[in-house]
Parts: sequence; C-alpha cells; structure tokens
Amino acid sequence: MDTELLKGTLSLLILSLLSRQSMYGYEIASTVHRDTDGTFTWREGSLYPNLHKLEADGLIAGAWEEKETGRKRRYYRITKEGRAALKSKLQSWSELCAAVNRILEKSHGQA
Amino acid sequence: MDTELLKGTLSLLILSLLSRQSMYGYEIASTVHRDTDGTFTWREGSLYPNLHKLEADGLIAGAWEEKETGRKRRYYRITKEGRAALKSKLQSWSELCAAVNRILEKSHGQA
DNA sequence: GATAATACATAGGAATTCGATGTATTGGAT
DNA sequence: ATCCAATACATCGAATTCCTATGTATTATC
Repeated sequence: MDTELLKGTLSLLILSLLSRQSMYGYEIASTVHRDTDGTFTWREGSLYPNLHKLEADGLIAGAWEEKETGRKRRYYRITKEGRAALKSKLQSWSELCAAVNRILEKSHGQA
Repeated sequence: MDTELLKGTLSLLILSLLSRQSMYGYEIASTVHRDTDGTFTWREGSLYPNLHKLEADGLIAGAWEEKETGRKRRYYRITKEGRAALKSKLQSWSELCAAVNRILEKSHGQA
C-alpha cells in the first residue's frame, strides 16, 4: 500500500474538500479546523507547502482572484489527475483503517 | 490532539500487540504482516529503532532470552507507563479516524 | 555443505509536518 | 482616527518518522 498515507492525511483531505468545490488556502484550513472541532489545526508551514506540492504534481490547479474589495486569494480546483489520486488515496485510507482496527480488535475488545 | 499519530501507527500497534503478550521484534513484524494480509510490511530499519525508542521512553522493557536451541531473542513486555500511553494513543487514533471520516463524508457519500 | 529463513542492529537519506517569522490587507473596537 | 485582531499569502530551518541498504550470526532445509 501507499505508505505515504501513514502520514499524509493532509493531501487526502485537501483533495477531498476540493472535489466538491474550489477553495483557497485559508478557507481550507479553517473549514477543516471547524468541521473536525479542532482535531486538525494545520499551520501555514504545513498547508501552503503542501498546496504547492499538489499543484506541482498536477493534482490541483490554482488561480489568483481579486475580489471587488481588493483582497487577493489563490483559489484551487482539483484536476482530472487529482480525482484519480483522490480515488486511490481513499482506497488506501480505508485499507489502513481496516488493517489497524483488525490488529486493535485482536488485542482488545474494541475498534 | 497528538499529531504524532498521523504517522505513528507503528508505535500504536506495537503497544497494542504487547498489551496481550510479550513478543520479540521479528515476531511482532511477522504477526502484523500476517494479520493485516500484507498491508503493513515493516522493515527492520523501521521496527528496531522504534522498539529501541519505546524502550528508552520506558513504554516497553526488553530482556534477552536464550532458548534451549541457542537462538537469542529479545522479548519485550509493555510497562505500566506503556499501558497509559497505549490508552492515550487509542483515544487519539479513534479521534483521528472520526475526524477524517467526517470530512470525507461531507465531500462524498462514503466513509 | 550450501542456501534460505530467522533474528538482531545501524547508518544515511527521503519525505512530511511544525514552529517561527515575515508581508500586506481588511474590519472592528476604542 | 488609530490600533489591533483576523485574514491571506509565503518561506526557512528543525524535528520526526520511516525506508533502503548493509552487516553479523544462528538455525533449518535441501
């Protein structure tokens, strides 16, 4: 399996969020923070380099947009390659969960 | 939450296995490999340094045992501190799963 | 007797994430 | 009107984790 996933929930969640709608960096971070009740609190030092890497890999595409207010944001959308990568990462994630839980269940009574 | 867990399923699973019975390194690796149908294939370069670290942190304790055959193995048992750490890691793991799945469900139909 | 499997170990490197720091704009409070 | 918090982007260096490669030695199998 893709061992990258052992650490890489960040890419998985970014791709998952963008598969629904385009978002900009700060929005992604605050959405994840809110929706997980603070379980995930990505710092800028984690988020932006990861976005740049995903873009360099062609999984997402960014474009600057200037609102009427003057605030500039970089909106990201998922690419075709990104959707394929997401599908594969979803598969890896569920395999990882299943494997871990299988071990845990054998040792304890719970999942 | 303990962000270490994003990557650290290794320590979690080692502690979980040892909470049932004492085991030696090679046995841990092959057990996990077998029980997860090959999803996890830890290499020596991952396993042994991790065992050493867990021992240095006082979460497990190792002792050499020489079988009648002459083969020497280092058996590890979980310590009291190890059990406390395991409890905390189990909690973190279930939080992580819940948080990830909550995001995934919002974006797709599945978990 | 040779080879594969068992059983341990470490060194070096690749990849990921965090902490710290920096710049600039916008909105609200005093 | 001015200050401060929040927004919005960015990068550098450090810490951590894990893998590849390599090494040693013993036991079992052919």
